[in-house]
Amino acid sequence: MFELLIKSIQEKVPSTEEELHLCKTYFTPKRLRRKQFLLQEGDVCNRMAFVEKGALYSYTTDAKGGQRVMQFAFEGFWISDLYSFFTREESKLNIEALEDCELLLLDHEQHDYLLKNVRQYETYIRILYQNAYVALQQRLEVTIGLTAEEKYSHLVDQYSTIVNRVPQHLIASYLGITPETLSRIRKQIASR
Amino acid sequence: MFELLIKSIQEKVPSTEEELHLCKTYFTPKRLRRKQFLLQEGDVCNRMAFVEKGALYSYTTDAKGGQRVMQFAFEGFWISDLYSFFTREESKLNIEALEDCELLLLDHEQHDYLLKNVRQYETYIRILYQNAYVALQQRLEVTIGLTAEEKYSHLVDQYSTIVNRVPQHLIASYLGITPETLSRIRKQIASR
DNA sequence: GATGAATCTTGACATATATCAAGAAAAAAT
DNA sequence: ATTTTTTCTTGATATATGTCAAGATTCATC
Repeated sequence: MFELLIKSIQEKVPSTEEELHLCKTYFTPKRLRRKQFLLQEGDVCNRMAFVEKGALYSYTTDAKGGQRVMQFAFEGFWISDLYSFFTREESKLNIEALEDCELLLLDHEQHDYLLKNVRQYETYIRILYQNAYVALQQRLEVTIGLTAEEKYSHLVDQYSTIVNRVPQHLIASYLGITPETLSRIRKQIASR
Repeated sequence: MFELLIKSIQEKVPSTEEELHLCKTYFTPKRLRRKQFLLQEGDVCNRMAFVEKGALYSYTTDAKGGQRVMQFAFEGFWISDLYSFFTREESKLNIEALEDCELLLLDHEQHDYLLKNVRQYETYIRILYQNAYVALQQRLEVTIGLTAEEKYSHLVDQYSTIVNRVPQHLIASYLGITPETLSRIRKQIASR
């Protein structure tokens, strides 16, 4: 149950077996069925989730009731609404399971405790943010700079997991285009 | 020269006068004239810059030679190409002074040293990333989710500093629209 | 394996935004 | 102050992408 988390920590902050073993005590395992929610808009996000198995995605709902996909998370990734998690304000995000999931949850209190008392945890989190920030910056570049087709090609090249495991209309939303446009782009690419 | 930096640290990580005073020894002050570069694409980004005075912006250059503005930085902000800074790969970003600047530079070695040896510095950086990540996520929401006019209005509401101190064509690029479109939007807003 | 739900495709048409071009206005440099 | 450079505006036109609607597939569940 903790294999991937331990691997993720080990990669970033070399630690002893004991230390790694200890960290287990702070996390709560949780199973989630496809279509179940980890977070619903209006609630305060009180935890971060590490994905041991399965897939989830987060999205906002716009004025006309449409989804705007913000993030996908697969095995080995974290997902949460960090804005709500830190500010303690109501979240505007929904986090929903795309597939049946096995998660490890860390709640706000435990996160704070670990930050204060376990130096390695703070280092781990710092590196996590560092990577997340850089990845988000690249996504922004792609989103602003490329045409719909280029965005999709980039996704296929760089994040084939997403393309393989996620329904097309959610990919379209993630790229900021309509499902119809994505369908046409795929047709065009296929015909070459 | 160090007022804003010390304020920024103090806000996030309460420290004694001595500790704060000590941190000065790691930074190198640098002046930059309007239009001068802090970083040019092709170089490896070897430092992070804290802005004590003035304004800078970072941008990429696309295939047709057009600028794509990624970030603006004013007094109290940090600017760098974190991707290049961490990976030690060549940067695709340019960082240019919009106004004459007074900067405090921290190079890669010193950053590493401080992370390892000064717990408070790691905490400061962690909080910095945390905030930067959340801000970037919000920018992405705005960029994907809103029309050109809504994006501009949001900028006027939330980041009036940018609107006041930055030429319009750079704002357009930052929003991912053309200068012509921005000009028309402003005209329309003004006529109401 | 049948039934209903979710997802994807395709066409016709609408629209927001881009592009190109040229002149006006403002700002910087001499 | 004058000149040069940069920035902003406006019009005409082009284009990528969105919207609406309907049928075709595919997938999930009993």
